Parts: sequence; structure tokens; C-alpha cells
Amino acid sequence: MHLIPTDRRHRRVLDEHAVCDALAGLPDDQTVRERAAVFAAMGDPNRLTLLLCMHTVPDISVTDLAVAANMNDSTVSQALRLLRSAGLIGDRRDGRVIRYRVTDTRLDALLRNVSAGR
Amino acid sequence: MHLIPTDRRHRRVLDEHAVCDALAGLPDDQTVRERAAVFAAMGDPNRLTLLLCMHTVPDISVTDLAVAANMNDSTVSQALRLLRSAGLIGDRRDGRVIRYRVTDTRLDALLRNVSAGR
DNA sequence: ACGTCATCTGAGCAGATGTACAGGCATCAG
DNA sequence: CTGATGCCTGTACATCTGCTCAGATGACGT
Repeated sequence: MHLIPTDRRHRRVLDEHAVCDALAGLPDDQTVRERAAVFAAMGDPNRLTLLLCMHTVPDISVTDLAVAANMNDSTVSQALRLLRSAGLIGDRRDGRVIRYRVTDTRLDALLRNVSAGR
Repeated sequence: MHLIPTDRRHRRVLDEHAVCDALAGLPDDQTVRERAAVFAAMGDPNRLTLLLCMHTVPDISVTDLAVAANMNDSTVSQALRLLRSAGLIGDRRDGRVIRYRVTDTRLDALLRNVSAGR
């Protein structure tokens, strides 16, 4: 099997078998990018803290998140916007309060795991 | 229970109960930082690709990694240095070839999961 | 309507990040 | 030894990030 794309065919290789195996186990580029984006979203301490708070207290308000995470409102708001555009969280309006919660089910296990390292 | 640290006691809060619950479920700062660092390391598409390659082909060489991930040697080398200093991978010298593999067992499940989204 | 409150937005900036390029070091074959 | 090969490092640069600050928006109570 020659899984090496034509544009890299000229490149020197030490173990062609290894390269083909690696390529065979690789998802397509778009999938990799999507997954990486999820990890990147969790890769910031402040955002991870926010996610953990939303995980333990679903439908928590922005103000309370800001106090719990020790960040100021504006910073929280921007972090939440990023997480929301990544599809990880969802919001719900409740009067003039907006409540956030984790909606991506893939995060549940990960966040539980992080909390376990307490 | 008043889990809110004294330096934030003056801040306005909507639901003190929620804030305390969120704080109670939070690991200490250092733990959060460590976990975030792991996610951040996986948060770059190139690095995630490299990790996936090392996951499916343990002890793969730098040259082969570069071809499989379609990056040039130097970029791969720097990415590997970052991953190594994060403690996620380990290296083994074999003549003039250096072989890398994933050593952090926590990544196994995560990488398998990413591969599944193929 | 008015003031207050919860949240969002935009601008600006310091610092971090990722990549390419050039060159260096170490190892192997002849 | 000499040249080729595999890998690493330093530098430079453009880009991205995350934060703060100031101000805007929208909803509530009176």
C-alpha cells in the first residue's frame, strides 16, 4: 500500500512501512483540526476553570462564574464567547441573568477526570 | 460554608450557594494548570497529528514523523521538544536515529478516541 | 422614566506561539 | 578522513492570545 501522497513521494523515509501505518491511523485533516480545537479550548487554565465550574454547577450565571474563577466579568464573557463558538457550552437567558452550562457530552468524562485530580 | 476567599468577599454574587459549590468542586490551582498544559499540548493540529502518529506507530523516527505529518524536520523537532518537556512523550536513541513514543498513559484513551472519529 | 444591575463589545497592548531558515553536531558508510 | 544523513538549535518574524479598560446594551424594580 502506498499511502504517501504524491507531493511527498520524493521525501526521504527511514521506514516506509511505519509511515504508511501512521498515515493509515490518521483521521482526515478536518477531524484533527476539530479535535485539536476542543483541546485548545480546554488548554487555558482560566477556561478550564470555567468549564469545571459549569460542570459542577450547571446553569451558573456569568457573575458567579467570575467570582468562582476569580476573573473579571469582561474576561469571563470573552472566554465564554470562545467556548460557545467552539460548541462546548450553551446559554439560557433568565431575566437579565444568562446561565451557562456544558453541552458537549464529550467533555463530561474529561472534566470529571480533571476534578478527580483534586 | 463560606468557601469564598477573603479577597473576593466584597464582590457581588447572585447565588452564593452556586459559587461555593463551584469552588468546592475545583481542584487546586496547580492541578488545573497542569491539566490545562496537557490539553494545550494537544491543542495544536500539528502536535496532535504527531501524537496520533506516535500512538499508532510507537518508536517512530523523526524523519518518518515529518513525512507522515507533512511537516519539515525542524518544525517536528521543535514540536517534539515541547511535547517532551511536557512529559507526554519519551525518546530512545537508535544509532543516529531517535525514536519517539507516547509515554503519558492518560493520553492513550484520548488519542484512541480521536482516531475513532475517522 | 430613571437608576441599577448583568452582560456584552471593541480597542489597544504586552506577551506567547508556531514556523521557516540557516547552520551546527553527531553518527554512519566507504 | 570525507561526505552524507538524521536530528537539533538559534534567530527572526508574523501571527495569535488573553487581558484590561472604557463604554454600550438590555432588563429589572420602583
